[in-house]
Amino acid sequence: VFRIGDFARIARVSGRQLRHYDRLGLLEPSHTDRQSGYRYYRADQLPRLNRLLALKALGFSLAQIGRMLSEEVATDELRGMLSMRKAQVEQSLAEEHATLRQIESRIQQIEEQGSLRDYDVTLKSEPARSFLAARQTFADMDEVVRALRLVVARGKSELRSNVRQKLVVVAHSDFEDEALELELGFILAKPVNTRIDLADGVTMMIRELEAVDTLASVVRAGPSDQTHLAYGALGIWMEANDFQIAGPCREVFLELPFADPASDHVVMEIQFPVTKAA
Amino acid sequence: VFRIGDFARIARVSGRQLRHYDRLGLLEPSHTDRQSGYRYYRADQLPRLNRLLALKALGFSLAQIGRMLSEEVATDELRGMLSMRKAQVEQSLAEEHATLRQIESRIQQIEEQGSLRDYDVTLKSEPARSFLAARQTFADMDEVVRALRLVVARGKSELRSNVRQKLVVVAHSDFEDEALELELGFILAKPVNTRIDLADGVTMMIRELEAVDTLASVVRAGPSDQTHLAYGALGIWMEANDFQIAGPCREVFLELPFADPASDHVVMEIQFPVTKAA
DNA sequence: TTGCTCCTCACGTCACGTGAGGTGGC
DNA sequence: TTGCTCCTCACGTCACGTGAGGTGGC
Repeated sequence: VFRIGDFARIARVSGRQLRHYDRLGLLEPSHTDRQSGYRYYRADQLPRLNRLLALKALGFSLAQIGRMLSEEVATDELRGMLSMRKAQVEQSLAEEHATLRQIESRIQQIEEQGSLRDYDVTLKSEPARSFLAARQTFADMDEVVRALRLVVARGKSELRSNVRQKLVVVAHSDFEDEALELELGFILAKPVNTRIDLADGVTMMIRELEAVDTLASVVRAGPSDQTHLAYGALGIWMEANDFQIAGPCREVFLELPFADPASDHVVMEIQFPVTKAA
Repeated sequence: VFRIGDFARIARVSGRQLRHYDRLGLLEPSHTDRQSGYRYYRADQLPRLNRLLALKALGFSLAQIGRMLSEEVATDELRGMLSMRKAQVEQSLAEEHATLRQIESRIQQIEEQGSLRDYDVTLKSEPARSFLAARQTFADMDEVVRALRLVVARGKSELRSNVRQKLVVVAHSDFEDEALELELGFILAKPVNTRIDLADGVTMMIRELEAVDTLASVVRAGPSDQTHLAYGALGIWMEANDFQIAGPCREVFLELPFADPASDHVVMEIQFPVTKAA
């Protein structure tokens, strides 16, 4: 028989660990002295301890190990627990792989630009929304800005502020196209029957803005004419992390623009639906 | 400005998280109401929050992120932190890979044998030891057992029990060799000047038993004639986990054998120095 | 005024590490 | 008898989740 210290040294664990396993009932000493409380272990308890340590090294929790060590576990249950754990490890392996690539691209960013002063891309998902909007084709950015001002003005006057949530621009044309086909409108807290006639017979009507599972998002605050920098950062990020564009891009204005006529400061979130490239 | 709930929804974090980041000073609300304690955030705080979340996704602790977000970090420090984190992820990636393979081999074990009732291999290291032993060549196992009995008897009579620690057999011949070349002796708590003459002019002398960095170990308790089962388990484990034998095998007796003449029960640890195969 | 949102404690998580303060064993 | 080993609390770790109990805001 060994006292706890010797037993611990043989198995290369701490005494504290052995006391912990004792308290959890995972490995009780073969005998505990009533008076002194000293724990005594026998050498033939090492196989059980080693099984415990082996399962721990596989990443099982002590509670799970408790079940796996007990007499009454069926083979099927054991196999099930191992398979589940296998799936978890495979999952986390894939995630760590992606993390590694992101770290590498950050390091590269620093090498090239001397800092992290760039945009930070996050992945999120969006539920479906009620969307009151009009789809139009524009020849240039000036036209877009004029239309946007009109939408904002009409939205303010015709939608109650608890219904009107966020100004959104959905891009239905690629960036290579000559003409811009955009949808301008408001996300609403709840569907309403309102329609809003803009000039030229263009009408904002309600529709469902689709839910998106995975979208890459960047938030930027600053002058509106530097939006392209954020798009650039998104493009680099997607390439570095093997994502592909999977739907029309959205610009969500987190603050209503044009509030201060003297500045063109905007706070917007640029969202690209994406999928993992094969 | 947003109240905490709206700000949290936009960034897809919990309010609790925002309060936590506030308390840690990582992201303070742009304004906190003195009377009600309500926190108010501005949209242009989102870039900072998103950087925080991006760094968190890379696996940095909040304390590290605190430094990385602060104004006074030099580019070099940032690069250093990223490189360190990269090394950590690479390390854990390799470990998870090994874990995955071990889980797979356990599942296979269950498929083939219907249970885990086998030996559990653990990796450990051994420091150098004082070793009082004699090296001999044997023709068969009966000879070995006779010599071992002699070593045990002499050890008991000539070594004080606080000096004598464990009976060890070191195998200097391969298993394919006809003759067995073994070293039988005791690990000692401290070097002593003792020599012990066994029969036939064979003498136990003190030497240093080398330290081993990585050894694969199995403990078994049971009749001595079933030791080969443990060796089999070790062989399978080494193959499944890409380890190679890197030195002479040791059998460490955790209890002195031959204590009860009516049984041949032994508790021993079988240790193979190993290295990772290329 | 009624919900809704927000507030501040404070416990729980997981597997121990790390003292503090005290006692048994050779 | 003196160290050495062991004992039992009990706090700390890390990033929050999850109530409890109470109050401000539209």
